[in-house]
Amino acid sequence: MPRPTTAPALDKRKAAVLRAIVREYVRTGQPVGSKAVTERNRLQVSAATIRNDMGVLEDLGFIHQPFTSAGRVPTDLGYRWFVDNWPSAHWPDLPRRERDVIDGAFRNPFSDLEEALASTSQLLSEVTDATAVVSAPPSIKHRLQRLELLARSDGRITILLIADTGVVEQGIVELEPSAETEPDPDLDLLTRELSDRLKGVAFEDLAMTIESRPDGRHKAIASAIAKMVADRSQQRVFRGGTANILSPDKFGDLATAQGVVGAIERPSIVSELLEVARSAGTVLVFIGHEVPVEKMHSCAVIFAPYDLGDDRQGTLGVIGPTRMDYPHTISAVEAVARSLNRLLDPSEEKNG
Amino acid sequence: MPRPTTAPALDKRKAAVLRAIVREYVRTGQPVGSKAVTERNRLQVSAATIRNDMGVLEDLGFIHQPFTSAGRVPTDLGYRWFVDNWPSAHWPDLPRRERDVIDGAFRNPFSDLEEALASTSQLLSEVTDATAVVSAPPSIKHRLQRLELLARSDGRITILLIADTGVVEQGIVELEPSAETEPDPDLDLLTRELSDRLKGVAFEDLAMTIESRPDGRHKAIASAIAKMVADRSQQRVFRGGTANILSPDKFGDLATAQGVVGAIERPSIVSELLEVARSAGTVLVFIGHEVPVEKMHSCAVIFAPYDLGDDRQGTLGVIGPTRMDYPHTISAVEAVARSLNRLLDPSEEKNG
DNA sequence: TCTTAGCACTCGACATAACCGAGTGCTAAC
DNA sequence: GTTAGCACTCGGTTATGTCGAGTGCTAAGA
Repeated sequence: MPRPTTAPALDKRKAAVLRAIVREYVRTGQPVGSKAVTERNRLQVSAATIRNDMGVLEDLGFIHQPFTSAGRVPTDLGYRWFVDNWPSAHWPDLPRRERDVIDGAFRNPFSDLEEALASTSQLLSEVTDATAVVSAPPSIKHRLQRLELLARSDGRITILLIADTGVVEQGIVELEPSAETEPDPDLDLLTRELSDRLKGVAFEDLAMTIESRPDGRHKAIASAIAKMVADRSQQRVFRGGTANILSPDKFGDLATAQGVVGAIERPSIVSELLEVARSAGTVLVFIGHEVPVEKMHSCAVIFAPYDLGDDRQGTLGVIGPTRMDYPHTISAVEAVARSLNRLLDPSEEKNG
Repeated sequence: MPRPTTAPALDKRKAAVLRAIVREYVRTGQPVGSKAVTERNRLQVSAATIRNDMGVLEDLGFIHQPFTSAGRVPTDLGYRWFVDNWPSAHWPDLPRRERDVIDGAFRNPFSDLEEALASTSQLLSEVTDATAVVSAPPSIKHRLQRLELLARSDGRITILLIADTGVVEQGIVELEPSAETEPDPDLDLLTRELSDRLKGVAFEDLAMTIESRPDGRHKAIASAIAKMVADRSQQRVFRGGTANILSPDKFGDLATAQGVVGAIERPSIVSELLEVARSAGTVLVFIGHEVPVEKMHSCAVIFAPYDLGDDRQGTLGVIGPTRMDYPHTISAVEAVARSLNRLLDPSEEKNG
């Protein structure tokens, strides 16, 4: 649903001109002249009239002239207007072929969450021809299905936290050995006790719950789990289609491309970006300077949250140049988010 | 250890000239002229003599002239000679700072193999300023420490294979329910039985071992595990420093860079490449057209295997432009492989 | 036979100039 | 408010010239 625009309203023809410029520039990558606008859009006015309108649009900051007497190029604000003032209530439907690709990708079941998210990032990058990122919800939100304590060859203990989603986190703890036998029956007992007692507790609450038993082993395990959870509080990020952003028709210049790829590579940066979108709760579009990452000021990012149910959310989205087919890309991101939702959140199945 | 060169032997001065050209070209990126060779290397001969030598080196295919009367640039064969005929018995020591970085990175323990390998790829890319790849050994080689069967909300069963390294694989199997109670006591029993019986068995041999019991549940689990193992027979690949390859002083041209990044992104391609190196069992250098990947013919790759003990190996390495500081990069790859070895293979600790 | 100085030659890099044409803003008429 | 006409601007392209690094060749020297 388009948000109300904050920019001054445009009369009908100026709006049409601006839309035409955006469409044409996205298509060709060349500055758009007044003649091109009149030709490709049956506005029944002459090029001179369009020129007057374009002058006004430039004053308003929607378009920009790279140099005197070149055509016009949309500014970030121009794209923003284009997106916010999309005329119909819905983004366009995806072409049949892409729909099929998406449906096909989600047809066969995944054996675990990681595999599903990695595939999704791949899929999304292919459909949008941009770079895709998908975040897994921070594992601390998951609920324990089983806890395992495993003896390591170095005498220490591996802790496995297994979630209902199949997510597994591991850590290491040092426990004074209670017996020299192998396998250690006490360890099995402890595993069983903790596993039973903690079933259904969210990872982030495990340490607190364990600590209610005051003996040394419980204390040690609690503090090890607390540390694990602190380490994993960040979202895990999956990337797909990094090479897409290097197409010669995207960023002409290698330095910009390097900056963008470098930023996408840093999990902390992407994770932060995705987190903003998650909390927004709806599809979110940042254009150019709106992107809260310095190196990505020549990019547009389109993110949408998805739901795993049980208060766990993640985000997925794409990163591309500001010169992007927004309607199509937004539709694609929404469609993939919806499909992923259906796959992962069984509680939503009824309203499919 | 340098391999014997297959190319014709060079007399002492021509060898020095070729080395000088390689060094100089790697440093500056500009074609190297006869004067530059005489100036920067106190060969006590004039530029004209060098020119004669360069003519011979060109006839032999070691160097190449981009155009009439430009300087010379090493060919793939030239780099190959340079690497194969490294004069001393050992590659150079790494500078103090880099040694410290590597040692520091491996100082604190990792909680699991994935984390260790991901960090290693990051580290390697930083030290070499190239793109690094690290493969995990295919999980089918791991030995089972514990097997878990977990009831899913949809009625099916999640199978978890937990290895001694902390590697966890999961799959899904459909079992006819033996009881409606929750938790299913039979499932716990089955878990316990399989876990005990299969401890220490390699993943790839699990299905066969289970099948010796002929009842329906065992059969179903065996075939599910067989399928899991088949799906995971490929190595898992970790990448680091993809953006490094986009530095303007590496590949000038965006299309080449895109091809390389696109190839690095495909796990199957990288995995295959790494597999070649693994089976070689030593540090391996492919230069330019030697790289068995079409899109990487303008790259050099340097790989080295590492060992997890118990017949499990992986590979790590870097991918960069053929114009690369080979001695330094080879040293770095070897050093990181050695450090990773020490970290992961306890059986090697004694000969540290 | 190998090395060297000298020299004419080649060709990319760079600068300059001319031209073309798409696209503009302005003005005056409709 | 719209339009036709027109002078003007400026990047892209092409043509031309100059510069200089680097070459190969030749003839003399060791």
